[in-house]
Amino acid sequence: MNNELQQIIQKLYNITEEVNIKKSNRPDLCDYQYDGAFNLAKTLHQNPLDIGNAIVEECQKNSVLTANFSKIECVKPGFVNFTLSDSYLNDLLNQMLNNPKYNIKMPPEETIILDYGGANVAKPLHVGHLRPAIFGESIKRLLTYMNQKVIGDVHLGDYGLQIGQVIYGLQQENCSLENITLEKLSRIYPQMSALCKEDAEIKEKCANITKELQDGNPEYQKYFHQILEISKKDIKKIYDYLGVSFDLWLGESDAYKYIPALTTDLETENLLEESEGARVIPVALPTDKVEIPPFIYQKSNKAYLYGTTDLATIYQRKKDYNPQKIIYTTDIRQNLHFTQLFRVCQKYSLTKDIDFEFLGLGTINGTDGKPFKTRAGNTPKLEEMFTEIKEIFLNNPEHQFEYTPQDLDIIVNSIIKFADLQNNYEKSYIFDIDKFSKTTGKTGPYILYTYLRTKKILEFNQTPVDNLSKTIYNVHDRNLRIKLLELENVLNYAFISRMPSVIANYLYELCVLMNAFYENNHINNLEDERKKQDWIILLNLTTKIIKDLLNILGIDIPTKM
RNA sequence: GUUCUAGUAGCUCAGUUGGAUAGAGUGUUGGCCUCCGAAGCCAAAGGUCAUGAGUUCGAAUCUCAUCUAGAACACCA
Repeated sequence: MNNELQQIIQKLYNITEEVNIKKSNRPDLCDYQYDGAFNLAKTLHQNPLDIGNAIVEECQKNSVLTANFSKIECVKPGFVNFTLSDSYLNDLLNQMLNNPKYNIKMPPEETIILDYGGANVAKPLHVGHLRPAIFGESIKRLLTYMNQKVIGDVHLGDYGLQIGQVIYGLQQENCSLENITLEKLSRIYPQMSALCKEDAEIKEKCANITKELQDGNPEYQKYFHQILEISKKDIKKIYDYLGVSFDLWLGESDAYKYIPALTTDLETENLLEESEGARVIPVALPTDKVEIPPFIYQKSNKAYLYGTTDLATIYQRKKDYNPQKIIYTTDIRQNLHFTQLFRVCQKYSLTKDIDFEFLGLGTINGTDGKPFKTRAGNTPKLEEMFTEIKEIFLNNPEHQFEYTPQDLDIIVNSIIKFADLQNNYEKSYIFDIDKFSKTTGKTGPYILYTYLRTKKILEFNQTPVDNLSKTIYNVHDRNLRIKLLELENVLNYAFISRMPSVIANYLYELCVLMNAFYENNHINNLEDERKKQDWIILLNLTTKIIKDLLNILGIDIPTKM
């Protein structure tokens, strides 16, 4: 319909204006609205109402438009309003029904490496790791659904200063290789990290251990591999629970073998400079409002850093996968690091044509608005959080079923993920365990509940192979059908803006309308066979869409809710 | 200090990039289970979109200033 309108405007005013008909925010008046008459009024120095009326008049002559819309009118200041005809609405739904992926036009395929998760070795996963995991997984599923070839890499932080710190801590306790345990690691890590902030001498020792490890010191290597083994197992367990999976389990340490070749490249391209004993790559631009410090490639003690391994990782990815895009999602506080990194890549011939994106996540705060801590003052571990939510759920006297452990885990996942993903990712949000345990209102369980009670109707009735007829039976019926038509726009917008929250919010609105339909329209005892069939087809489509969208959010469906 | 980001109902948040009467959840008040699942549905109340100017037919959305909060700012990740 954009095309038809564009032609009409061109014919009327000889102006090739880009026409964009939007979903109406006044559903009492129409389904779609065009507000371009105001802009035309300005350029043409005419009354927008006159322009709107002229457009409507021309629309009435167009056989396609009059067939598709039961009402086209111009109102008050100059809005052009369109109301879908029942038959066209159902045509569109039938197209969704009969084509793969609801007949949505997909963007062209690209190979994308998605760098998410970002867990640090030797440190148990805590709430801070929740968003990168859940959000990253959802982005992966969204991009995959939208026809992209996505390679997910956990990219463990496994070779930085923290490893030196932990090794130092283990040495101080005379801990032998075989006595290293997860508990020990999770105790030593925060201890050492605090100690290094106070004591410059110890910090230096840790830095040197890190350096020697990177240089291949066999003793430290042994410790490193043991720590990595133990830690990875634990990290995997948590990611498994969350249904977060990766195609690649690489980390900083895997990038080290590419550093020599990378260094040679950077040297021949004359990118490296000496500065205060370190080797750096300047990335400041004259247009910068604030000075961007140079990218540090190698420290003055010759050790390498996060940035170096990131760059070496890009080198490796380019050689192995040749991706069009690399997307990173981490805490938003790493913003500067990534602008530096991306600027380096723009200067470096090998990586110049890769398209980089950084999706910075807001921090999770406590109810006091400060970074989240437990009552004891610790950052809570994810595992503890899962059991707490599970307990709160089981202690709810209103729940009506016995749950299998599998169903319980699915429900806990739905609670956490829906609570997280409905937020705008770049904004910080307040983490409140009570809110995160909610099962009423705008929550994961609400969606699951809606799905299951609808699905129950379909169990009683055989699915017709037929298409929808031309009839719409009442307002609840129509509201639901109109909502289903939004799907394409929703998926596209979520894809382009990398926002699973768009999907979560749509999913909720869809379920609200589904529940209204449910309460007002009873199917099982219906005598009108055609009506019954239509509604079963409609509910089939609706539940299928709910299921697909839940899957994009990483939420499974339990047998009961 | 500089630069970003934010400030929307008591609380927690949406608001598809400038459109018509600013929306949800939660909390409060009232109504709905002889009918497919009441973790549901329906209704009421709740707002100077931080403040003040400006841009224009039209601003929560764009500009500027002020206030408040948070983040980043060279060898951490």
